[in-house]
This record gives sequence, structure tokens and C-alpha cells, in this order.
Amino acid sequence: MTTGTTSPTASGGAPSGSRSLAHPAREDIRLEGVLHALADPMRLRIVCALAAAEGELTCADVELPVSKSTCTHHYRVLREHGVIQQVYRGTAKMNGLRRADLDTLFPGLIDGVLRAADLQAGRLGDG
Amino acid sequence: MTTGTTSPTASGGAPSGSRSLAHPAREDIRLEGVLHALADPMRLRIVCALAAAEGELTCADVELPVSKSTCTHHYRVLREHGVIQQVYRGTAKMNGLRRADLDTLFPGLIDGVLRAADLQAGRLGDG
DNA sequence: GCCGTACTACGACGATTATCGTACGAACGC
DNA sequence: GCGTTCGTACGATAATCGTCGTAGTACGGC
Repeated sequence: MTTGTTSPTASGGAPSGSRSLAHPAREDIRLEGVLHALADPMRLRIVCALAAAEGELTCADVELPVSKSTCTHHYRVLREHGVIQQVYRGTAKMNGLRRADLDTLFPGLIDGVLRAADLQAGRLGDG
Repeated sequence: MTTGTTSPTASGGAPSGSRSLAHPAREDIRLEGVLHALADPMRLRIVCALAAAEGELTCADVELPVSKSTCTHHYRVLREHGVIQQVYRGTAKMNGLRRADLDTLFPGLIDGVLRAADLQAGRLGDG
């Protein structure tokens, strides 16, 4: 999805995505890293929101009770551990879950975590 | 919390093995806590060993490349986050996975993590 | 009663982390 | 061009964590 058709409006020309971000290859994603990334409440919220959106969200789309710097930090942790992918798009940065990679490496893991988060949310505060 | 050290030979009530350890109630187990507990390589190893044993193991049964103090620390983290239960039995302390509680709260989560750990072990070390 | 085994408590230490504020850069619209 | 919006980089800071060693406690066997 991200590759293929480059610029949507195509007026920019050559390297429209000049700002690029380093992502770990699928083989480099480690279970402990993923678990660590998911173990933080803020990051778990981000991941849940991304999963619920089933698409890309900007960093600002997920409301978090922390400063913008901290926000950037959490997104970076998620990206560097292979949980999400990030692509610049204009002034915004789109975030998406790396479901395909994660499901291939650890089938059922993300589903289990998302389901667990959902159950816990219902159990704790959502009544 | 500063209790203990009292009534080692108290009659009645508690059984003679009265050294008891505080475990969180099932309702108090939090997903972030479980994920955090599982995110450490040593602790993940312990949990995998416990799951493979399908029973109780002493702390010393799981060989870890760390000192005994560190070992105790990791077991305590696992217990305090509701991942394992610990019971004194003579001089030994038996450790067991809290599968029933975890599966009730977060169905599929532990299975997913264990399977992921297994897959990753095969992918990395086995060739 | 004494000793060995199994685990713990405590203090220490370095490394990592989560958080913030401020200053900066990159793209868009005017 | 200029300003706005969105995100980043860089320090700074306090908290947490993983690790260790040493000293200590509980239990069982002799």
C-alpha cells in the first residue's frame, strides 16, 4: 500500500517523500521488544487506536495526556520495535500498525493483546 | 506491608508453612503489568519454562545466567504482576503459571506469547 | 543443636526510560 | 515572501529497572 503509487497529487515530483524513517526489517523484530513497546499505557492506547482505525492516523489523531515531545517519543519506540510504520505525508506523519509482519512472526499475538486490552477496558472503566 | 517476621510458630490459623506471599487478586491483574513482566528476556524464559513444565518448579530449576538475587527479583516481578504464583514448600519455593486467571482475563494472550516465544526461538537459534 | 540448602532483604550502581520545555525544520495556504 | 500547523531534536530531570554482593532468615537433615 505504501509503495507503488507515489505522490497522490504528484505535483511535488521527484523525492516527494524526502523525509524517510528507519524501520526494522521483519526479521529483526524481536518478541521482547514488541512486548516492551506494548507494555506502556500510552503506547498501548496508540496501538489500540491504530487497530480500531484499521488505517493510518496522524500522531495528533490519538489523544494522549502527554506533551507533544513525549508523544513523538512513544511513536518512535513503537516504530523502532517494529510495531508500527510511519510515513510522512505533507506536514503530517501517518502511522499504521504492521499487522502483516507481526501476524507472520507471532500469529495471534497482536490479536490477543488487542482483545485483552478491549476486555480490560470494558472491565475497568467503560461500564 | 512491613508485617511478617511475626508468629512463626503461631498455633492454628495458618498452616505450619506460614510463610506466605502476597499475590494480586485476579481482578487486580493489569494487562500492562503482565506485558511488562513478560517483556524481559529472563522473565520470558522463566515463563516459558513454567509453561513447558506444566507444573511447579523451584526457582533453581530454571537456569538463568544471572545471580540469585536477580533471580529472586525476576520471580517477584512475575508474581507481583499476577503472572505466576509462588508457594513455600519446605526450603524450596514452588512456582507455577497462573494460567487459569490469565486465560480468564485475557483469553489467548498467554498462548499467543508462548507460541511467539517458541516461534522466535526456532527462528533464531534452531536454524 | 548445628550445618547445609534455598531463598530473601537491603543497599548500591549504572543504564534505561518517561516526561517536559524550548528551539528548530518541513510542508502547506495565503 | 510569511505565518500556521505538524512533527523533531536536544538537553534536563526524576523515576524505574536490571544487576550485583553481602548478610540474613526459614526449613530440613544429621
